[in-house]
Amino acid sequence: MLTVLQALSDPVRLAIVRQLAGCTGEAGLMCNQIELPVAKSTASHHLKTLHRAGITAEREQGVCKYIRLRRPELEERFPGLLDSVLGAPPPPAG
Amino acid sequence: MLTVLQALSDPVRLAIVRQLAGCTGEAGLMCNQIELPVAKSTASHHLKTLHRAGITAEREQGVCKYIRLRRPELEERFPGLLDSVLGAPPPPAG
DNA sequence: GCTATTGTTCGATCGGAATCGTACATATTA
DNA sequence: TAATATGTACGATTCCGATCGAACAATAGC
Repeated sequence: MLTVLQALSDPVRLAIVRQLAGCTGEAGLMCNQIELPVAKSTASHHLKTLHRAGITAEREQGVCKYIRLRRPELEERFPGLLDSVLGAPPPPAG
Repeated sequence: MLTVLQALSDPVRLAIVRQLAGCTGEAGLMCNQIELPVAKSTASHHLKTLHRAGITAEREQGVCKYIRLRRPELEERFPGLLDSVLGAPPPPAG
């Protein structure tokens, strides 16, 4: 639980999760489709954090990488958490 | 949202929230009833963090202080969040 | 094979948060 | 008033994480 909360409690990672949640496709998003205000290496760091927390799944596809939310697994481990986080209004700056 | 997640993503503060949630009384707990593995000043810092995040309410009572969870307000702002966090099993160390 | 693209890894830096001890303010009690 | 108890404020330290640039590995296309 602590790991998941720590992973979600960063603005960049929360932005990643929101973008992934807004993607309707099953496969998720490619890394370069996720818009982030940080350098490439920093984005990689955040994606790794989300992955290790069990929040995302990654699938290699050639030189690219697909990322998606692990919704069912999260729902089983922490019922209601993701919906609650996503239901909250995003930062007003948006 | 981010503020609340950041407040909850610390082991000491999560322990505080769990103890407050386990208290059946309406008034909450007194500060000295909350068992924490940190110094007094550190505990005060964490309680302030929870308070500023809107997670707890404080009521002065003489030299002591009662602390309680703001369950209804949290439920309104972030439906399901607190239950989800509290529903997750506490750290195995107990 | 060479080059461009994509993402990771590494080292360094920086800021903020967690922690502590001490000093302080307030309230209770002798 | 003096002494004790409780919580806060402050300064200092320490530690962790976010950030970046550069170097690297792997893939696709020429």
